[in-house]
Amino acid sequence: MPKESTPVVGVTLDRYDRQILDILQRHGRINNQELAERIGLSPSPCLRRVRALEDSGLITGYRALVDAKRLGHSLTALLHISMDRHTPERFANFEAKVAALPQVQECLLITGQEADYQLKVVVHDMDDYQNLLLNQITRIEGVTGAHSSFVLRRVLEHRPIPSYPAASQ
Amino acid sequence: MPKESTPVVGVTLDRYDRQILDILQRHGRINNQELAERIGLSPSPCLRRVRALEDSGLITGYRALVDAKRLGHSLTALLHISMDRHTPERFANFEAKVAALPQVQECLLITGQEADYQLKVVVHDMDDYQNLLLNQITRIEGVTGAHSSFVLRRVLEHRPIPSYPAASQ
DNA sequence: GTTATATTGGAATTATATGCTAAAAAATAA
DNA sequence: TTATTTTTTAGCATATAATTCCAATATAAC
Repeated sequence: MPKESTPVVGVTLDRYDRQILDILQRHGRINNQELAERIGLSPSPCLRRVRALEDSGLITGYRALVDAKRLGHSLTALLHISMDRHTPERFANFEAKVAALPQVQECLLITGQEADYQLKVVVHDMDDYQNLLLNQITRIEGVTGAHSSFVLRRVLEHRPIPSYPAASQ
Repeated sequence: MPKESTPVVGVTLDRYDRQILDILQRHGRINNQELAERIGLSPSPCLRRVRALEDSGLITGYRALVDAKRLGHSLTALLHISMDRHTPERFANFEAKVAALPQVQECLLITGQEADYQLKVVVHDMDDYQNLLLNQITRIEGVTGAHSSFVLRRVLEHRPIPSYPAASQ
């Protein structure tokens, strides 16, 4: 039935697989029976496909999303970090230190003259932020600069990655 | 048994609830029996607590994580957008246009002189990025500037939000 | 068109989720 | 501290779902 199947880095996906990816990215805890129903397959092949997607590494995990504000983390900030030297040791050390901070939601190594890393952090309030910044992050060896932006509103977040190869317009 | 229970914006969490949040943020598809086992409760009260956390809005959903690169999206960029005027209409229109673009993973309204929004986008390659930027995003009414950073490496991503009130050091 | 290969659907089995109730624990009041 | 009330739990019964197996079907190769 599925005619259109596209090979993607070793894995071949047909429309069933793509539907599974689309649905699981929005409803990660949907049960297999309903998933099967939605994509138009019976439960057994549907489950087999989900397992195959997991085993292939295309699905890397599942996460519950929680309301940070209701957990007392009212402030989200983007932190742009500059390093003095771009050596593997500097980077490895910084990354290890940052990984030990539970407030850090995300750490990206990025291009740009402005910064080497962008961190996304959640804290209770500005006092906690100041503490994190001054007592933890700027004390990491090699950090020469830090610029903060604060998140005023989360317009879009946790959106699904398109399961089809991006159309070039 | 749980002595330490903290009221957080209307919800009171004890150590069981916190454990549930911690585990589900890492293993969103764990089954209730194993979850119950891990937190040291029998399945029925465990499930009741999960449902309560969902109903209270503290757990806002579940997501499967997928490997963007293996889906053909090799390039991730951070896009900083400046607007000409800061009117509700401008913002609402921009946000609606951006929400219609599947490449946009995240859109945050932020502070800072540099930009009003930060977008996180995934695309197949630089050609697609150029196309997205020039033909879609910069054409949205009110957009006066766009600065791009590219993600070289994802050091940390999708980390759990701490379930305990942030310790002020 | 025929053969080989892969995938499906459905039944049987196993495992899990869910609702209920008595018992235990915790909180409150005396 | 003790009695009383309230809340929460554990365990059982039942409903629902996951998983395995295999014959039937579809797809691909020849």
